[in-house]
Amino acid sequence: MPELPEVEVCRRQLERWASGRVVHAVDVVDPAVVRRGLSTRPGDAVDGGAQALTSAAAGGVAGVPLRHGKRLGWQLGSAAVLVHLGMTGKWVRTDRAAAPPRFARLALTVDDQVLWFLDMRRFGSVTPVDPPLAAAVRVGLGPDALAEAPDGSALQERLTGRRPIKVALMDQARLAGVGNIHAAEALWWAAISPERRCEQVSAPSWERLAHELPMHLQRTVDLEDAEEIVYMTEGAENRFTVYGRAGEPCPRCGGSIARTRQSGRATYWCPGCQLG
DNA sequence: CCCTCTGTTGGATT
DNA sequence: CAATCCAACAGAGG
Repeated sequence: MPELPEVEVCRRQLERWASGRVVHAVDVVDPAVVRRGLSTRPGDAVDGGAQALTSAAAGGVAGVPLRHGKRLGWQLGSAAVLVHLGMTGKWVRTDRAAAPPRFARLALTVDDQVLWFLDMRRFGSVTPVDPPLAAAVRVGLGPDALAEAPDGSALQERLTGRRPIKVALMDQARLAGVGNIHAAEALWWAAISPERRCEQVSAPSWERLAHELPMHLQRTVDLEDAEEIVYMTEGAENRFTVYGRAGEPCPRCGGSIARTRQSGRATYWCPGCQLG
């Protein structure tokens, strides 16, 4: 599900719902959600993590959640945690009388509401970390692709070598927050081929990408913050320009959108006009 | 009904 | 270094 824009919208929701309020109760519905590091594997659950989190967080005040890339950092009472949504993670809010939603992994009771962390596929995680949270949230990650967007030459310095530019864009250690969908979308806006090797990308192309990427991310945040996020798997209409549109005409040049594969992920692009 | 394929995540392994 | 595999699960398609 989530890339930088979705995680930012999630962050804002959690802030509105809980920041500055007491977390009356913590219920770790699925103990495997409390992970070592940011492992995507339920088997890497922290031994006794559920208990430790519950006792540290329950009765304490929720802080303002931080975001860096696709990662959230949140102070809950005396517990500092990183939250990663994985592929299908999301937070929803119900009233206190509601039954646990499907795929509930964690529940926070805040005043008259319950905040549920749902995660069908269980790649998502909650990871206890040592403070300060502001440092922990960025460990191992490059600059945030929106809040710290590099300019053209900085981008060129960060994304180097013979790797295809799309693969490099998704390398969270070089630039944090860009995933499969928005890498494809930003490259379309910048008219750069996803297969172009970083070392072959021209300075003007880097400039275009440095401009279009944060622009596109911000536009998506604005769009998604204004409405209820609905994911494609839930029957929503495809709002993307190239993603998921193989065979459809390119809105810029009329060519046919291609679907190829890079590092095991589907890449959508227009061979007709993504020539940079 | 069953099997196969796909997938908005990241990591370890080859 | 780069491609592949894997984690867990639902939904779609043959």
